[in-house]
Amino acid sequence: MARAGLTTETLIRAGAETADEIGFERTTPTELARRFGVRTASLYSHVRNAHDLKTGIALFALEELADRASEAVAGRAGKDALVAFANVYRDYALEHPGRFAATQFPLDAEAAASSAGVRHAQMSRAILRGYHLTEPHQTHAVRLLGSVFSGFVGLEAAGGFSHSAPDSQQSWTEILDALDALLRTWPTTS
Amino acid sequence: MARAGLTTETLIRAGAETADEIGFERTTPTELARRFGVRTASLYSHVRNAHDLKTGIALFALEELADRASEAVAGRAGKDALVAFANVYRDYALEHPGRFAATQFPLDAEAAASSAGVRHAQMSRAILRGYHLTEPHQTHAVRLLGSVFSGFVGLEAAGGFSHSAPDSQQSWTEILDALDALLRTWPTTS
DNA sequence: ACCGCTTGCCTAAGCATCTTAGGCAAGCTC
DNA sequence: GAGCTTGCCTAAGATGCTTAGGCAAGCGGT
Repeated sequence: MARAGLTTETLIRAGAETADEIGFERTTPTELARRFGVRTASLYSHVRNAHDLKTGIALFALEELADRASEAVAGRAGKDALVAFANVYRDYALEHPGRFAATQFPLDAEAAASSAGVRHAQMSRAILRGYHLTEPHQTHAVRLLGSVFSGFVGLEAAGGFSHSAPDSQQSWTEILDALDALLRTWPTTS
Repeated sequence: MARAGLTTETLIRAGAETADEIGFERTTPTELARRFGVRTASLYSHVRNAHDLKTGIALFALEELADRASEAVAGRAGKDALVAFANVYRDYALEHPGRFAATQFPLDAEAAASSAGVRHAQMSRAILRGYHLTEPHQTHAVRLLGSVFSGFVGLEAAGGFSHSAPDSQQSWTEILDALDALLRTWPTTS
């Protein structure tokens, strides 16, 4: 019998594609084995268990997303950078719903440390550099941006905006305008 | 053998408590059966299946959350109402992590229609009444509030803010200040 | 070209969970 | 107390996760 050529890497990439097709939730060892024409047990030389597989997909997606964001932000500043950065997140979620769901998979401390999370935080800070916020306000603003992006995209993916006018694209555009205005006049009174 | 007195209602309430204790993910028919000292199959007269059970818990949590929010907002206006409303969400998530996770369970169209989602949207609009936004800006602002609240609380629950200073409470307070300022000067140029 | 070793994928098996079908008796109604 | 409803049961099948151990594919060296 010819071998399938499984590796940890192959499995995780296939897992990312599978997640986009049928959902991250349903991306299981059994499903991947089916797709590779292989017995489920055969995966266990390459992945410790189902949880480990999902963690791997999550780390892969976080890395891929950070790559895209870093490319989009390069050479931009101010609102330009903010919008580009924000759109990377939203487009990624719309284009790769399964991978985006994976980025929200709860990571244990060890996995979180080795994740691209740090890169994401650094990029947020780089964008805010154009708005001249001092600490601790910059940190609060970073957290606001993260909340808005993950919140909007999450609600949009869950269909929260789908059955009402105006369409979500318009809200997205206006919300980015509003965030830009807010960052330029961030209230530092507290 | 004395009967356990199962009903759909009892199961959902117990499910909500179980979710807070061991996580929404692990709140399954088998686990509930264990807690009631009953065979798993016995639940199936009261709940169609595992998915149905989770949907029931989600609807219960959404209703409970709407009740709290509606009580908090009553008699308040402007920033006062905004802060009270926002804190209901955050406190609910911190106090009842499992139920909050349940509120994010993807509902099918039928369940969504019968959910308290409408009440949540109405309350958001009621709060924004104090900020005198016209349509379609009010809708965009409603969506921003939803995004920020669900995003912040979700990230906080996932531990996103836990390993860095300043603590998340400070960010939350300053973000609410910023949102208030933003709503008072919402850019309506686009 | 052959031999031996590594290792990739296999079979076999155990366990947990979800779900359906059909049965018995608890406990209400009369 | 008799009869009926129905709540919970046992039994059984399907599917998924995981471990243990085996066989042979296909690499390295000679």
